[in-house]
Amino acid sequence: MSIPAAREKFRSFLTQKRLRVTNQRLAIFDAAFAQKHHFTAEQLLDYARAIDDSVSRATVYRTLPIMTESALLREVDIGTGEKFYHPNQDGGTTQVAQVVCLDCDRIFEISAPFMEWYGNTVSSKLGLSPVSQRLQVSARCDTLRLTGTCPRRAS
Amino acid sequence: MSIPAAREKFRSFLTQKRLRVTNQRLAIFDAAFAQKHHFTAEQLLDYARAIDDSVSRATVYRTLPIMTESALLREVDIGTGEKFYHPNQDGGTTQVAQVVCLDCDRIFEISAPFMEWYGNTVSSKLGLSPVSQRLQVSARCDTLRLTGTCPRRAS
DNA sequence: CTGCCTGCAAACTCTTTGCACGAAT
DNA sequence: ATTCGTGCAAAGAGTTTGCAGGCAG
Repeated sequence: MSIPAAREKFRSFLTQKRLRVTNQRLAIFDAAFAQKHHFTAEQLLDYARAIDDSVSRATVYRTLPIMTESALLREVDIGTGEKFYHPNQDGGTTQVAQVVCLDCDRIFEISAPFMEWYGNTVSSKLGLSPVSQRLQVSARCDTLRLTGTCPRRAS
Repeated sequence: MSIPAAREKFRSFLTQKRLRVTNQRLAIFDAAFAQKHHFTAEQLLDYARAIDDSVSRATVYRTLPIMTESALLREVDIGTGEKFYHPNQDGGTTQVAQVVCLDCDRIFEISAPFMEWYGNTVSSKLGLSPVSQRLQVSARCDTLRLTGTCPRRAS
């Protein structure tokens, strides 16, 4: 999905839920969709303020749930206390795993189609119906270990 | 592993690391291993105080990392802000997934041997070596939905 | 105009830490 | 006797919330 299309989806979602289309919400949307990598709420605040300096921390925190509910953003919790977010470029139905590099702190998203099957299998044994599933792999950089430099550091 | 055996393992671990065997640490161990289900740090504080009321919150938080490092306890982060803990009855090398029931808030641990294979496959494509992996399924109770009562509520 | 939305700052939750006292070795 | 462990309370990080004023519909 292109950024303009996503932006339109955001506006529709707001209207449909009887939420107001404010400059702050649009600035936060634009800031989020300008990012190549995962970002935190605090980083998003900085990015959004560069677009509209009236954006406050509270509004970022109030807007993030709206964007995750509408499947425009994906929330990633890697167990470090703070949550990360990432624009959800595809439809949002794809099952993905997160690979977190403990050396460069980057988060890679990898397709993991078997997760859905697994969630169904395991849940049904317990008499449950799966709602969502998360697979996260923590890993270390081979190149960094061998040569002392992480090739992805720059990018 | 039986509880007395685990208790002995805990004492050995402390001695070996030149850490002191205190009443508070033993009370926290006993409190943890008396639990059938997952518990939080705050709950563990209550349970430990029932055994030795001199146990403080700080000591619980300082003892939990010792017990997870020694593989006596497993830490489970389901992304709700607080961490859960569970006695690690087996050796600790088994790959397990967590199934979290959103209705009764219970956490079930299910063997997921393919996780290790998956972690290796996916990491190597990125030039990384896996350190650990987590698979978590969030689900809702079928019986609760159909009959209005969760059969696991009581247990 | 009405009522949702906002910024600000304070509150909140969970966890960590500095300090002086106390207990294990 | 040392030195590490402890309780207490304060600090810290990340996030949420109450309030009075502001702007979208």
